[in-house]
Amino acid sequence: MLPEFRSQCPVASALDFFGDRWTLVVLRTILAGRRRYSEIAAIPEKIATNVLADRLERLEAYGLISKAPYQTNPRRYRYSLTAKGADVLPVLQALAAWSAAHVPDRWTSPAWFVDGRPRDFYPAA
Amino acid sequence: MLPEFRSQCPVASALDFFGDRWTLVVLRTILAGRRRYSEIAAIPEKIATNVLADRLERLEAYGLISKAPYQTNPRRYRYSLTAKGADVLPVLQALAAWSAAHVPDRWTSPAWFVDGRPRDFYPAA
DNA sequence: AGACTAACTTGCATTTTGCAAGTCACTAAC
DNA sequence: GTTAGTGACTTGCAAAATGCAAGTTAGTCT
Repeated sequence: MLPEFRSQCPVASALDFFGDRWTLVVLRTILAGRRRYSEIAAIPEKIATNVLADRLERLEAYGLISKAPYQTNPRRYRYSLTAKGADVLPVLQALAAWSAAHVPDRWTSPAWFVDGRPRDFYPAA
Repeated sequence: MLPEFRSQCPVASALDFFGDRWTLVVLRTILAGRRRYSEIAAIPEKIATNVLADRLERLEAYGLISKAPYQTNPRRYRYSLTAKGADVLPVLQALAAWSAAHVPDRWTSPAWFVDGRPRDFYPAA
């Protein structure tokens, strides 16, 4: 499943996936190692739970993350990045670098984030 | 003038500037050399004119673009990138690279875009 | 039985977006 | 010298997305 594309421009098309206030924040959070719904819901940015549920559903539908049950009774899930999702890392790094250069008083990115490569963030297929 | 920040995370903060469907599309368009309102309004993605006017106003308020009159009677404007706006180039390149790798049938990015550096896109200060 | 937790869903108000049309200041054509 | 056109917007209104609080379901813990 794919979004509706406004054009075939690769920049605009990527924004048809990520062009909203929350999708990349959720991806950043999973990349940072939070895998359970409640852990993701607890981010400092205070995402509304209906928005989080919607973004997780869309990210899974688009193939950027996958969801696996980690227990039964009751069934609970763990989210993780696919290769397609981990490949968003350079976008996140570029965003963070821009903020570091142009927005005062931001948190310093950890080395694992700055120097990381997509392959480091998804389990070997 | 700055947006309201949801947190001090550099990724989330960049998205407080760019996290919507249109801001980066407008920036891409100006970077590609379209400088007048009507030229920007004519992009294939069909941006609504109220949204375009709003994004230009915000981008100027945030210091990413500047607006200079290029004629009087009637007064008309030319938009161009500031250093802060041109520094968004790596974000656009990362988005385009992601699409090239993961979305079928996108347009191929021109070499000036793929190999460009921010300094190439704003008039020497 | 009663309290708690994880993972969501529902309802409703506010905000943002999309779409069409209108405005204002000129310029050029008939 | 009315009519048509262009550039840069603004306005009005419907539709979609977001924010906030509360509710639900299926369990576990004491």
